[in-house]
Amino acid sequence: MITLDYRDKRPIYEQVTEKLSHLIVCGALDENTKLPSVRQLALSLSVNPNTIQRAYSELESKGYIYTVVGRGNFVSEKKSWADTLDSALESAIQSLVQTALASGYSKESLLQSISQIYEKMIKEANND
Amino acid sequence: MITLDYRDKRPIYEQVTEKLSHLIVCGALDENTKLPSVRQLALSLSVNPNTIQRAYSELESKGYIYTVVGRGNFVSEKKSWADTLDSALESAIQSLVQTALASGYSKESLLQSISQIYEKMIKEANND
Amino acid sequence: MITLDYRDKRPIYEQVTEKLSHLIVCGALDENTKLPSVRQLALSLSVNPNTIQRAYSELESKGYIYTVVGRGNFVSEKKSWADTLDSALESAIQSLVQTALASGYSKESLLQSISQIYEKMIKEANND
Amino acid sequence: MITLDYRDKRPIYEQVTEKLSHLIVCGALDENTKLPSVRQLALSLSVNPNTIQRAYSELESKGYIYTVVGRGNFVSEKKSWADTLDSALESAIQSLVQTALASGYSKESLLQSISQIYEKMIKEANND
DNA sequence: GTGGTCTAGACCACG
DNA sequence: GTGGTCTAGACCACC
Repeated sequence: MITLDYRDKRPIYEQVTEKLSHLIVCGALDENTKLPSVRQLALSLSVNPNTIQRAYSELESKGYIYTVVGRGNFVSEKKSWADTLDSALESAIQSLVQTALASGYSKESLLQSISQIYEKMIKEANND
Repeated sequence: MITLDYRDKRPIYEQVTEKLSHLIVCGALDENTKLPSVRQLALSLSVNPNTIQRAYSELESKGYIYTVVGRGNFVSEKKSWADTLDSALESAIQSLVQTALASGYSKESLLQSISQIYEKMIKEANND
Repeated sequence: MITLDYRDKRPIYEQVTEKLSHLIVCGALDENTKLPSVRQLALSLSVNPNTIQRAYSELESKGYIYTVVGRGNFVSEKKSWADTLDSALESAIQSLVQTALASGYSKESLLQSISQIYEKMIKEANND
Repeated sequence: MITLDYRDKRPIYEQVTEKLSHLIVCGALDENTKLPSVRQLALSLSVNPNTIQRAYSELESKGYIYTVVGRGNFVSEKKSWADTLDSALESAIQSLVQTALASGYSKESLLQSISQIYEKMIKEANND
C-alpha cells in the first residue's frame, strides 16, 4: 500500500502522512474506507506503532481521516479536507513566486514554464 | 546587511545562505565583491562562526561564491550560478503542480492564482 | 429513537446517556414511561449490550431513571434529577467564565455573545 | 511553576498544556519569555520528556509559544493566539447553551446566573 | 546544551 | 482488537 524511502531526509511519519493524503486526495481511497490499523501498518512497514500513530494523528488534524476509537481510522468526506488543500496550494505558490522573483524571472516566462510542466506531469500521471 | 528570524523553522545557516544568495541573484552584490569574513559576519549576527562557515560552504557548492584561501570569499560571476537557479525553480514548480493536480485545479485557474500572487508579492517587495 | 455519531470522540455509552437524558429533560419521555430493554436498544443501535447497560447505569446514578429488577427501566420523576441538571449547568458556566476571564472579555460583551448564540441555537433546535 | 493533579482523568500533556496556556493568557508570562526546557520541566514534574514535548507541540500549534531548536521554547506575542482563544470561547458557549436549552432555562435566568458567577470568579481571581 | 524523531514495550478505556 | 497515553532510553541536527 505504501513504500518508505529511507534516503529521504524527512521523518518517517511525514512520509506516511504525505503518501496517504495523496491516495485520499486523488481518489484512490473512497470516503469512509477503513485504513489499516495502526499496528497492522506499523508491522507491514517495519516501523514502530507510535510512528504510524503520529501520522494518523496528523491526517486527522488536517481533516483527511477520522478516527473511531476501538474501530479504526476512516477516510473523511471531501469537504473535510478542501480547506487544508487550498492553504497548502497557496503556500506552495508563495514559495515558488519567491524563488522566481529572486531569479528575476518575468511573470510571463514563469507562467509559460508552469504551463509546460503542468501538461508534462498530467501525462505522466495518466501513465501510472 | 542581513537579519535573522529565530522563529523560522529552518536552521540558521540555511537562512543566511538564502539571504545572501538573494542579494547576489538580484544584483545587490556585484561580481567579485568581497563578502564579510566568517568571523566578522558571525559577530555582527551574534551567531557561532561554524554556522556562517557552513552557509559559505553551501553558497560555494552552489556556485554563488568562490573562496580564496587567506583572502576571503567573493561573489561569483553570473554564469556560475545560472544552472543552480534553474534547477531550484524547476523543483519548486514540480512541487507546486503536484499539489495543484492533487486538488484538481485546472491549469487555467492555477495560472491565474499564480499571476495574482506574483503581482501581490512584487508590490510587497518594493515596499521593503 | 436515538441515532449515534461514530465520529464523535466521546464513548458510545456517553452519547446514549446524553441523548436519553435530553429526551427525559425536555419532556419527550413522560415520568414512569418504560424504556426499551438493554438488549432491545442494543440490537436496534447495533451496539454491544454492555454499552447500553453502562448508559442505563449512568442515567440511574444521575437520577434520570430507576430500575425495577425483572421488569425494566423507567423514567424518574422530575424532582429526582433537578439537582443533577443544576450542577451540570453550574460547572458548564464555570468553565465558560474561566475561558472568558482568560481572554479578557468584559462581562457585558460575554453576556451579549451568549445571548446571540442562545437565540441562534434555539432556532436550529426548532428546525430539527 | 506547575503542579499536576494525578486524580484528574485528562492526560498529563493536556494538563500541562492547559496550565501553561493559562499562565500565558493571563499575562503571568511575558512575551518572548523563555520556558523551562523539555528535559528540565520533565524532571521537575517527574514525568517523561516525551510528555512535555507533546505539551509544547500543542502549545506551539495553538500559537501560544514558538520553538527555536537548540535554544528553547518562548512565549508568543498576543496576536498569535488571539484567534485560538476566540474559538475556544465560542465552543465553550455553545456547550453551555446546549445544556441550558436541555434544562429549559430561559435566556434571562441563564444570563443572570452567568453574571453572578462571573463576578464571584473575578473576586476569587483577585485573591490568588 | 536544545528540540525532533524513533524504538520497544507497557497499561488503559472502549466495544 | 482498536486507538490513546506514557515510560525509558536512544540517536540526530543544530548551535
